Amino acid sequence: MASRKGTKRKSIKPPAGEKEAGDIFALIGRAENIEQAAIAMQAMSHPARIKILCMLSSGEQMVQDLTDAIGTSQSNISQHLGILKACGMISSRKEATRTYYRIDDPRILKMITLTRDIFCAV
Amino acid sequence: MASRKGTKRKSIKPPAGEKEAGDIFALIGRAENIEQAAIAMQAMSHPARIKILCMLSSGEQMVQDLTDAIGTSQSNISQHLGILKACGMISSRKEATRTYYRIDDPRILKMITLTRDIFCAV
DNA sequence: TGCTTATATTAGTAAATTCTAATGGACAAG
DNA sequence: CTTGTCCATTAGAATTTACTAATATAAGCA
Repeated sequence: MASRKGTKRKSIKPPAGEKEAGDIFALIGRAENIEQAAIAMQAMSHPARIKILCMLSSGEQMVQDLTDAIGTSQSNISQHLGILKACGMISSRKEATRTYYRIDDPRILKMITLTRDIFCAV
Repeated sequence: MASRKGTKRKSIKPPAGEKEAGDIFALIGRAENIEQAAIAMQAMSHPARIKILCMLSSGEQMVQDLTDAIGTSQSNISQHLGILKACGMISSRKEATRTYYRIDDPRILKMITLTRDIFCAV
């Protein structure tokens, strides 16, 4: 039986809620912070999701525009959006048949900006 | 057959090398940049690896110290270190039976710092 | 040589991720 | 009411991840 132990890995979708105690935590904060960071990182760890976040960083977008720009199936984009939303990185608003997604946490925006700064050799 | 297509997902270990073309790329850069960012994010998407990077951000550390501080098996830590190394996020130096790991890319250091800033509400 | 310490590697399994394909639901246009 | 558009959900399969346990390697020491 190879079930998770110790630093338990969590699914990207479900919320959170856990404890730990140690010493390294002085470096980054509480275990909860580390978990949070890991979840956010994982949410950003897929090219399609990075693209989505980049597009949303310049404002609200509807699903179809994201789908067209990113170039995968609508179903797939919808699933990626679901993951980002479940992690609390984006939120949405419906208007008739359209759904508009956006980033409203400034921390996420900052994260995207930095990622861009770091990986695109400004 | 459900093989990867479109935005192809890459294993965390192997290097890189791919092409794409689009419009969103103006936002973050070339497809290669996005791939790179995704790989880095994924490397940072595990609590144990975040802890490792945090510890290394204050200087060189040997495996055992990391193992003790993080609290999982030596084998497990070694595997996590292998992942980080394969992604080029850390490098190592041997001294007798010890192996010292370090971060030498300032971009990674910046990434860690920002992660700390963002998720630990400075 | 034999033992211990420090680290790496391998094998095997459970679980998570990510895709495609198919379908469902809601709304608008005709 | 039928059709088309836009989006979400489900199911299923291939792949990847991440752990534990066991073993390998290598250096230092008695």
